[in-house]
Formats: sequence, structure tokens, C-alpha cells
Amino acid sequence: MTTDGLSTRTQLLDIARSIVVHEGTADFSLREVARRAGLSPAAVYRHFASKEALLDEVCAIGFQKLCMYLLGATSAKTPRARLDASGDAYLRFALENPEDYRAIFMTPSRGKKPGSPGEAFQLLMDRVRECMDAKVLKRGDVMEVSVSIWAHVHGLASLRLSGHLAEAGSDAQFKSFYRQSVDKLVSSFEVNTVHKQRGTS
Amino acid sequence: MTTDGLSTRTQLLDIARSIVVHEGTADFSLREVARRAGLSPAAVYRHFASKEALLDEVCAIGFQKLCMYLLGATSAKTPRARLDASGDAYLRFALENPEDYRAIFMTPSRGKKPGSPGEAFQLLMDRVRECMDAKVLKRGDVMEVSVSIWAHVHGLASLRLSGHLAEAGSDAQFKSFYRQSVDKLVSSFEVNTVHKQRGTS
DNA sequence: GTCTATAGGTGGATAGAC
DNA sequence: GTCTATCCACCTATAGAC
Repeated sequence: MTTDGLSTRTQLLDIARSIVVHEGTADFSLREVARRAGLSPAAVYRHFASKEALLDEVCAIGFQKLCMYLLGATSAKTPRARLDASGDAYLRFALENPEDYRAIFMTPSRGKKPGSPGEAFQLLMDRVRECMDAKVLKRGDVMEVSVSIWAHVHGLASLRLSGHLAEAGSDAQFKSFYRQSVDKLVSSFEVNTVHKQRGTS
Repeated sequence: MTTDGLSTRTQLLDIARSIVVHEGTADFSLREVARRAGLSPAAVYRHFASKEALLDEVCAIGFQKLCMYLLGATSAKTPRARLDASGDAYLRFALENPEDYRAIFMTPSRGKKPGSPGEAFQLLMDRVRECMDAKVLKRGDVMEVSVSIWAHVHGLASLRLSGHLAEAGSDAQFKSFYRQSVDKLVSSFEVNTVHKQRGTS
């Protein structure tokens, strides 16, 4: 754990991250990392046990970044404002770090490995819970409400990143639609609204 | 376009589809298709210009399948029942054909190429429009409402398939939660509900 | 810690015989 | 239409010298 040892390792991690972020994980190779670092492929194995191990660490960084965005939302004044800000932050993270987002949520096989989104999801649950405590949202299952919101923001973000919502216009226009759509959903959890139930038959 | 020519081509397509459906598109190779078909790799090029061309056709089949599920929902009695049935059909498609779903909506680079989900999305818009016409849903932008619903069902389905919602229990339990969550969203578009608006500041 | 060299494997795609 | 043979590119990972 010398100072030099950490810096080379960190450098490799940065390079790997940059490749994943710009080209995706599909064609990711250890050799390319070594190439850009000016090292031989073999040297990389001194710092990471395998390609898989390196990728795992790269993903973990992406999760941390998402958490940073969500933590930034905690500075808003009211519980509801913090919840709204979290939704905005989530989309901002997705749009500003599209490949990070893909690496985390849209990769085919390597879905769980790293830190999992558990930490980020916990932050959303915190926002929901404090809204319930403040009687801004109806008292209910925090997890269920959070999953509902999470699915909605993730659905919008991932469809946007896939290009399936290109017809929604510019990022700014989409952002506006996103806010409206998320707000509509969140509103349905507010204290002063009534909704009908679909029959279970 | 002889009968034999079509059958060999179709057979290759079926094999390719089966590989994509069970193993995903990431490690898909022409050679494996040829292997399983008992042909040489070169032979495949008589039927498809390239690996990419073959994959494109495979994806198109997945879209058709999704449309079949959605079309099955049109037999319900009322507009609202057809909309609900569409939501159910969407999840059923995702759970019963997980790799089809991944290939269509969760692949990293090859996001657009094939038939795009346009046709399937059109079916959802049809359901929404007829609900508005029947005054079951509030009159409004059909596309915006449809996108909102689509994002929600897609968000839930894709998170489930990624394993991020494993804590939601069995497929049956998740299905129940899914219905409740989608219904809550759709209800917010109903005629007889009122919602507050979030400030735009 | 890094190198060179190498083993052993994947894959896409083409040429030319049949 | 299919084959064999082949080329070429790329990859993961290891061994052993320095």
C-alpha cells in the first residue's frame, strides 16, 4: 500500500472508467487499458486479479457518483422539495453520465456484482419517509412507494438514453416533460387526493 | 425464393433467436449459429450479409412477439379494461421472454436498428386514445400520457429483469405489486380526480 | 513491477473447389 | 449452397527474465 502503488492502480482505474464511459462495457478489454496506460497487458495483472475484478471496481465508482448527485438534493428546504430535487438529480445524473448510467442499470449480464444500487435507493427511501413523516405524502409502505417512483424515473431515463424517446425533443424539453410526469405520479401519493381502485377480479 | 431456400434461412433465424434468447446478444457469434445448424461458418453468409444483418432480423422477431401480446389485450370488453390488460400483457411478455425483452430494450449499443418499438407503442397509444374518447381518461396529449405509462411499465419490468427488485418476492407477488403501481399511475389520468401542480420556479 | 514471449482461444469474413 | 482452408484481428492469461 505504498503511495506509488496506489497511484498506478488509480490511473488504471481512471483509464478503465473512461473507456467504459465512452465505449460501453461490451468491447472492453484489458489490453486497451494497458495500451493507453503505456503498459504491457501483463502489468495490469499486478493490480487487478482479472478483467472482471477491474470492471467491478469501475462500476462501483459509477454508483458512488449517483449517490453524490442524490446527496446534493438533500440541501433543499422542505421534505417535498428534497424529494423533487432527488428526481431531478436522478435524471441529471443519467443525462450527464449516460454511459455510467448504462453500465449501472442497462448492462445485460453483469447486473448485480458491484455495490448494487442499494445505497442510492436507500437515499430515495429516506426522502419518501421524511415526506410521510411530515404528512406531505400519505402514510404507507415506504419501500413500495419508493420502488414505484424509482421505476418511473428509471423508465423515463433509460428510454431516453436508448433513443426510444428521441421524439421528445431536446434534453431541456425532455427534462420538462420528465418533471411533469414524475410530479404527477408523486402527487398521487399526496395526502389530499383520492383515487379509485381497480378491481382485482 | 424457392421453398428450400426459405426453410434453411428460417432455420438459421430460429437458431440465432434461440441463442439470443437464452444467452443474450453480447457473446453472440455467427460461428455458433453455424455450429448448431451443422453448417460451416461460410455457409451462413449465403443467407445473411453479416452478423449484424442476422441480429437485426432476430430483434425484429422480438418486436413482433411483443405486439402479439399487446394485441391479445384488445379482446377485453371496455376501453379501460383493454388498457389494463395491455399493462398486464406487457409485464407478461417481459417475464415470459426475458431475453427477448433485454434484446429489445436493454441492449447497450444496438438500440434502434430493427423495427423499433414504434409499432408496439402505437398499440398503447390506441388504448389511451380510446379511453379518452370514452371519457374514462381526461382529455389530453395522447402521446404524453402514453409515454408516461410506458416508462412506468418499462421501468418496473426492466428493474425486475435486472434483479434489482428481487426483494419484491415471487413473480406472482411482483405481478400484484406491478398492477397496483400501474393502476395508481393510470388513475391519476382519470376524469374524476384532481391534482395539485408543482411550482416551476 | 514491469517487461517480452507465448500459449491457447475467440471471432468475422473471404477465396476457390465442388 | 455448401464445403475446406485460410487470413487476420483480437482477446485472456501465464511464465520467466530483468
